[in-house]
Formats: sequence, structure tokens, C-alpha cells
Amino acid sequence: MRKKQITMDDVARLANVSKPTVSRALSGNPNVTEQTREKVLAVAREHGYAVNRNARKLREKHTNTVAVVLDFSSHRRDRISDPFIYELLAGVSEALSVRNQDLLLSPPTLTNVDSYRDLVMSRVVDGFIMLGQGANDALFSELHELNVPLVVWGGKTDDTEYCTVGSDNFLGGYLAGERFVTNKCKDVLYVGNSEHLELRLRRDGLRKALNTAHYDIKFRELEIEDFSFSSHFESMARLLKKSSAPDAIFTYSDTAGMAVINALNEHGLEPIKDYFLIGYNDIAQASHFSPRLTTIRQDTFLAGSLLVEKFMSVLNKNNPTSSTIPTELIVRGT
Amino acid sequence: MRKKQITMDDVARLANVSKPTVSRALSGNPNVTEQTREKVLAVAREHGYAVNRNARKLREKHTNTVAVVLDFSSHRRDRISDPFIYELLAGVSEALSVRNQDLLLSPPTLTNVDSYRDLVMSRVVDGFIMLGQGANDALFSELHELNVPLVVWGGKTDDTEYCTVGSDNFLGGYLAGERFVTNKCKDVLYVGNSEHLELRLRRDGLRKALNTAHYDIKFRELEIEDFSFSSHFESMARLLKKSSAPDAIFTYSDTAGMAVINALNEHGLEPIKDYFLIGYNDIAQASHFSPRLTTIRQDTFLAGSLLVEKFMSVLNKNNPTSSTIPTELIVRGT
DNA sequence: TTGTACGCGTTATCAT
DNA sequence: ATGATAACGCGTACAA
Repeated sequence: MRKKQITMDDVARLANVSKPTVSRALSGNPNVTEQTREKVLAVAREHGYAVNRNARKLREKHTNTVAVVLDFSSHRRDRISDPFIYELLAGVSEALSVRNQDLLLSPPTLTNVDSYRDLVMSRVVDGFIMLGQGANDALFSELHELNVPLVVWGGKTDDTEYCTVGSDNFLGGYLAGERFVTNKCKDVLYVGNSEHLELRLRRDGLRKALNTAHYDIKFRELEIEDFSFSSHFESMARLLKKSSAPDAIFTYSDTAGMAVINALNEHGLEPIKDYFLIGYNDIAQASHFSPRLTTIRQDTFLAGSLLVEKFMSVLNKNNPTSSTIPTELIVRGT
Repeated sequence: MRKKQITMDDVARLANVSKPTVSRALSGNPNVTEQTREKVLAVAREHGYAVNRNARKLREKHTNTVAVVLDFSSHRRDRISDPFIYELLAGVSEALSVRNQDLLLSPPTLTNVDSYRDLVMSRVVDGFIMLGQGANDALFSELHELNVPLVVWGGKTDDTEYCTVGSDNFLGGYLAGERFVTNKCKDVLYVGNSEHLELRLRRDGLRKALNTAHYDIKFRELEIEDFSFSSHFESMARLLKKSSAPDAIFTYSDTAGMAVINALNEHGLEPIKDYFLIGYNDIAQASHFSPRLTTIRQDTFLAGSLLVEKFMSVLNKNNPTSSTIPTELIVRGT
């Protein structure tokens, strides 16, 4: 990399053409003879020329870079969200690459509205793809209000203005509930956190399905405050000590499901025999955990490409509509 | 974002100073009165001014952006490497942010030497942090030869020229071997892939420890071709069918360990009673899996900051020496 | 089809 | 301590 940087001017000189011609040749502008184009490309290749993308970005309006926002904090140490969002990240990465967009991984310093807006104003990125909504609905709404281009992976209510792509959370919950009703479960526990819109939607779907039952069902919620494995485990253990054991459990994620199962195990309870449990996301480990997890699946690859597609559409000011990814019940050993 | 972009010129005019003064004021240059600095900052804040970073990058030599290379392909679908590298990613992200460096997530198109070099030549990034060495030793060597700044998470041999930060793989393997010897294991199986330098080092450490035993030990290797969970499971199941069961197993990752345990389970074998098993990485799930995994731990947070520190050092042309992160045996239920 | 001239927004150099 | 000026490398308007 020590070799002095070659510029477009140099290429122009070496190819005996003008600078704009080089620019045109490289960008596939039709107004250039096939002959000169080849000459230019040859010179460029030979000298290992690469366009200075900062100069280009300065000149052009957009950066062709998208910030992807990941909530690392929930993936630290003992904290364990599902590796699910990394599958999503992989999908987004691929979809962006196809469109020649760079992916800037958002720094942990990105917290308030201003920090987000600055990133766009300083022309670092064109906008944001948020992988995970968490309890940030208000923040995202405000950004959207300020015309910061963004697309969010998450849930949507009637007054969600920004564009979302998300699992069909309500359906996912409904499918879980259906399984419980079919199996005549009488005491259903929902494990989640009502601050998260997505999780609320799953709960609502669950309840809706439970209401279709022709018998009485007890419904309980176990609110999880922090996202550590141990806090899941302990909350569940405490519940089991204090009260009767539920015969049906729907957890907001597979990982949460695993923690809960550990507690059920210690309490001497067995899947299917004593309880049904349904997780969410169908992460790779779910099918290899013991017991093999029954769960709700969604297509993360599709999700990634949809997120990117919508984002591009947002950039072009065509208010794209939000989308929902189908969910499907995967029945295994719980 | 529709509001017309404010430039440094505008700020200068509004603050009644010259453009360079604004630049100095913003960048903390000492050659500017506290008074004028405050005036400038006030105007900038008031009008929501943000430096155009592309213009800055064009003018300056460096981009303050680092490409982080992740092998997504090994995290797709059924493929499951440990979520370990995501912990690493979180660490690197944080460490970069502290140094005001942007993190560009490398596109999947990054494959050959030229694609890497182009990213630097086109002034998109200053260099690379590779999270995972895989079988790319030769590629990385070549890049290093070409003076492409890079630091690699991985193993190191005597003729590794580029700078690496990595787990003390040899020690990790040695610790595993020690436990086996202490427990008088007689039939040791190593599960790994000898194409990966890191995994070879772990195997070598393991063997070294086994050699200290004062009794005979059988040593076997189970080569894993692809990184799918099922291929791990099936390879192990096949081995158990064909031959006697090993009483000690060292797997190259926790996830691999889980797959292997599943196979052992199906074969009716129980941990501690029938076999000892040691994984690698101590991922969050390891302590919650059933049985709770005995494993080798390393500090990923330290790893991230060390990677970034070394990278900065590489940029400054001070050939930093490679580093090794201590490994530690975490004894649990296997 | 190709070339000339200019501007994108910043920082560096030099002068004051 | 501050200001005038140039230069970074590219794409675009316009002219030829």
C-alpha cells in the first residue's frame, strides 16, 4: 500500500484521454467508444487503479452506505438474546452487498436522536436498518418524523409510522396457543417482557388462540426484567416454588425457552408429559437442545433481503408499506 | 434531513470568522481563543452542523474506518460455528468506538487479494481486522506482504509474519489433556479440522499433555469436514458404531461439543461416568446446556480491545508483536 | 464521442 | 490567534 496512490488523472494521462472520459468508461456510461473504454480499463487494471470513494461520495449526493444497528448490549457476558439477530445480520449483509451498499456497523455510542442524525448529516451513511426494536419505538418514530431514512426489524401497530419488516408475531403467538388448546392445556404461562412491542404482539396472538378454547384456561405472565440467562432461570424457579406448575409455556425466544426448561428440569418436570413449551426463532441450537425445542420459525434470509429492499425504497421516498414474514410452528420434543 | 445541508462556510459566516478557524475550533486545535471557540461551537450546535466526513477523508490521508471480516458462511442455515465470534465482534466494536473508528462490516464479496486491496486503495477503510483465520493463512500472508494493514484473530506459527491476536490454543489443548490424564482417561478423541491452524495448535497442546502420562493412552482424531451440526452428530454416531467409545473427548468448540454429546447420549453414554468432554470458548450456552459443559475460556472483551490496539499499531508502522490471550479450564459437568 | 472548467466541503500551508 | 489560498480526487455541465 506504500505505492503512491494512482488517481483518475494519472489513468487519463496514461490512456491518452481526458479525465471525464476515464470516469465515464469506468462507470459504464454509454457515451464512450468500446475501443476507448477497453483502453482505459486496461490501463486501470494494469496499474491497479481504484476509484477514491470519498471523492466520489463528496461529489455525489449519497454515500451508498447503510448503518446497521445491533443491540450488542444484550449480547454481552451472561446476557443472551438469541443468536437470531446474527442470522438476520448475515441476511442483511448479503442483500446489501448485492446492491453494492456498504454496511457500517453502528457504534455503541448511537443512543439519542442527535447521534443518529449526525451520522446521516455528516454523510457517513444514507440511513439505518435497525435489527431489533426493543423498547425504542418512540425513538424510531422521532427519527422517522425527522426524515431520517430507516427501516426497523420489529413489530407494528396501527400508529407505527416508520417502515417495519418483522415476523408475524401475532400469528406466531396464535400458532403457539392453538397447539396448547389442541392439547387441552389448562394453565398457560407466557414468558416475556411487555415493554417490547413484538413480544406484546406474540402474547396477544397467544391469548386470542386461547380464547377459542371451549374450556377454561388459566393465563399467567412471567415478566423478565433483564436478559440474562440466570435471571430467566431464577424467575422461573421462583414461580415454580411459589405456585403450581403451568402445563403450557410460550417463551419469547428459544434461548429463553432453554433457560425455562432448565428450571422445569430441576423441578422434576418432563416435557410433553408435564408441560408443553414453545420457543421462538428456531435458532440452530433449538433442534439439538435436549429436549428438542418446539418453536416458531421465520425465514431470516428473506427477512434480510426484505429489509434492504424496503430501505432502498425509503431512500427513494416511496413510502414503502411494512411487511410481515410468515411464521410457522415447528413441532419437536416440547 | 430535507433541510439544506449546512457547511463549514455557513458556520464561518454566521460566526464571523474564517473557515479554517471553524475547522480548528471544531477539531480542538489549541491555536484558537476560548472565546472564539465557544462562539463557533454555539453557532454549530444551534444550526445542527455536522462535518462532512467524506470531505474530511478526501483531504486527510486516512479514513478512520476499519473493515471487520466475518465468515458469515459458516453461520448460515444449519451451519453453526460458535456464537463466539459475535462476542468478539462486540468487543471489537466497542474498542473501535472508543478510538472513534468506524466499523465497516466486510461484504461477502471479499474473497481474493485484489478485493481486499481495492477496499484500501479506494480509501474506504484503512485496513482489516479478521475475526477468524479459518484456512486463510496464505491469503493473509500475501496481504501482509503487500503492506495491507491487517490483524488476525487466530493462531500463529514461527513463520506467521502478520500480526495475530489469539487464544492460547496450545495451552488450551494442554489444559484439556491434563484433565484427561488426571482422570486416568485411556482413550482420547480429538474432534476438529486440521486445516485450521488454531485447531491444530489445540490438538498439539492436547497431545503434549497426554505425553506426560505415566501410562498408555490411545489417541484418535475425528476430522470434521463441514461445519453443520448434523455432520458433527453423524460423524460421531458413526464412530461410536464402528469402534469402542472414547473415554475422553476434546472438541474444537462448545457447539461441536454439544453435537457430540447428543450422539453420546443416543448411544447411552453418560458424562463423567462414561466419558469426559471438554469444549472450547465457554459460550453463554455452555453453562446452561445439559449436561453443563466443561470448557476452555478466554476473555473476549480483552481480545477485542487487543485486536484494535494492535491494528492501530500496525497502521502506525510499528510492527506490533502478536499476542496470546490466556486460556483457562472451566470445569463443569463433563 | 470527447474535452474544458468548475465545484463538492474539508484541512494544510503559509502569511499576517 | 486568525485569514487567504490551495489542494484532495471525482463527476457534471457545457462546449466542441
